[in-house]
Amino acid sequence: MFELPKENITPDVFREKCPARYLLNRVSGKWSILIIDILDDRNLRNGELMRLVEGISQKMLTQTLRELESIKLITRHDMQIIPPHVEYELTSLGKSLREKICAMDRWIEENMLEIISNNKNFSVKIAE
Amino acid sequence: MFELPKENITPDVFREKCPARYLLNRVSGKWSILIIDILDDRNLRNGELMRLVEGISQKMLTQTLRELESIKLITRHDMQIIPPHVEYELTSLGKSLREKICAMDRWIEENMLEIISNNKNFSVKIAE
DNA sequence: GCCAACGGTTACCAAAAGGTGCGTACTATC
DNA sequence: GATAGTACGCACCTTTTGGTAACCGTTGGC
Repeated sequence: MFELPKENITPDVFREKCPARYLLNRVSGKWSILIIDILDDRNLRNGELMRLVEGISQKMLTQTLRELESIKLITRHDMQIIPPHVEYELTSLGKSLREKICAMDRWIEENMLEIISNNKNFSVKIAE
Repeated sequence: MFELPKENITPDVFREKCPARYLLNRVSGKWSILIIDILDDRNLRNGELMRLVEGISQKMLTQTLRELESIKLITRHDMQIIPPHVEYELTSLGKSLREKICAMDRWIEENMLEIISNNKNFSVKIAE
């Protein structure tokens, strides 16, 4: 629950109490970025997300999905059958944000080798 | 210190042990995004950054700057004078990444009102 | 009959992130 | 002489984040 200030709702991520800052912190979480990225035009199910996003736990997956749903970036489709079948889908807002997130993720992948080569923080040197 | 796997260094943020995942986690930290965003073409000093990035503590600022320096996104220029004068600057790699990060930040600012309006998670409703 | 799979929830605990206050050394201003 | 500004480092403590294991109810396969 985020308390909106009564004055000053000019969007600005640099202002501590601005909702934009709050949203940035939600979106830029460790798992949020990966989930938004992997949810492209297809819908994905809980189990599929678990397998595609390596390292995520069931707890964090559920928690992140609920959070993204609450800020209207994804929709949860519960088929109401037994055994359960639930699909997650990006909203149009989510798809729009996904473009920006993907641009960042692809940049990191493309520039990964340049960053880690000759870098003392990475222990095994990459072959030239 | 990140242990590089000997095999499989294909860049992929969805793979747990891929350096790309590690880099994504560094870059998408709570404060990293804001610091990269605010450092545009100008150089900024410690005190200026403290004032511009609302809510950051001295400890986190220093820590984040050191981290960004270690992955070659910023450069630290120590003028070696008393009283101290130190400037931080984006590397060309950092400037390139900044474009992607800014796109995300501006998107959040532009869509902030749409997200928070009629949202039960935000307690004071925004006037229409 | 037993187990896996579905999509979770809950409780408990460990690890990581982050805040606070103090100290450093020097200069310039009042 | 006291205070503020410069740019930090360090120790201590709290808060947040995240992992693990157990559990739920149902169905389908062996």
